[in-house]
Amino acid sequence: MITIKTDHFDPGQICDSGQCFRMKELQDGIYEVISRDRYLRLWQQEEGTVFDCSQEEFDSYWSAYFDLQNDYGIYLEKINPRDAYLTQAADTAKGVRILKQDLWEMIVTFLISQQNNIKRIHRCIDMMCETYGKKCMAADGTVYYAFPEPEALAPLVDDALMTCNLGYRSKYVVRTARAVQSGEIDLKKIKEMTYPKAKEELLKCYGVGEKVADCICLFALHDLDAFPVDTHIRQVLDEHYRRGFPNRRYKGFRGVMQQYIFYYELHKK
DNA sequence: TATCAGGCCCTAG
DNA sequence: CTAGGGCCTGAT
Repeated sequence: MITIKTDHFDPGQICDSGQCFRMKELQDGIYEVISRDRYLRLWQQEEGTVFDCSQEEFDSYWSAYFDLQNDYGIYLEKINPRDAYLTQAADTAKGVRILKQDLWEMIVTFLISQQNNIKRIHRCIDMMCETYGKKCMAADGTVYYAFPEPEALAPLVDDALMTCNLGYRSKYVVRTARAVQSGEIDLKKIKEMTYPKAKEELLKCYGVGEKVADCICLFALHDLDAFPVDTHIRQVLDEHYRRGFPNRRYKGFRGVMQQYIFYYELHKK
């Protein structure tokens, strides 16, 4: 168990940010995260955030997962103080970070997310993991399910995942799993690609469009300049950025700003 | 009962 | 290339 003092890091906000659907609050303030076949609990204390894992596992995995080596204070400082909207959004969401999640998990997750609501996305993913994911056990005996590998989904018929409530998105996931298994889509290569190339490659997946591709680039490949535009962001752009989002000013970390805006829109009263 | 949710595919024009 | 209908399901 290790304790880390970090600015601009709030597990609760990350849990509610909609970038990860395998993190949830167990009891008040205690969160669990599953990534690949790993399991972690974490919570905030006065001394800092407690990660219930070894130093080795923290260093080799979770530190990067939560992007803790990155100083978000620098991003926050660069926000134009005359931009009242973004200032307010960032102030509300400043505990959010861009996670570094698994590529395959993000492809499937954001295929499922389209034209869907957060509550159902959670249900879909839970059911899919319980049905097709490997059963695992944490050190304390907690049973959990890993995310299903492409190999587990590729043999299914197009509509098989409707039983997991995916609806018409079932065939998107199954066909993409087949493309990955066959080598038609090479995840290892995509990880090496720069943002534009990776996005272009991801767009070849059946069911992956502009918005989903950008989410994958942002949350798996950690391309912080990716700026997914969904209906909510579209509305904000139309309302507050008629002359366009200040891309120059935020170049290189536009995705961080997108997340602040997204979180704010989801949680403001 | 109708609408729409963190879109995308496909077909017409 | 752009516009618009269709798509699973469930919350409102």
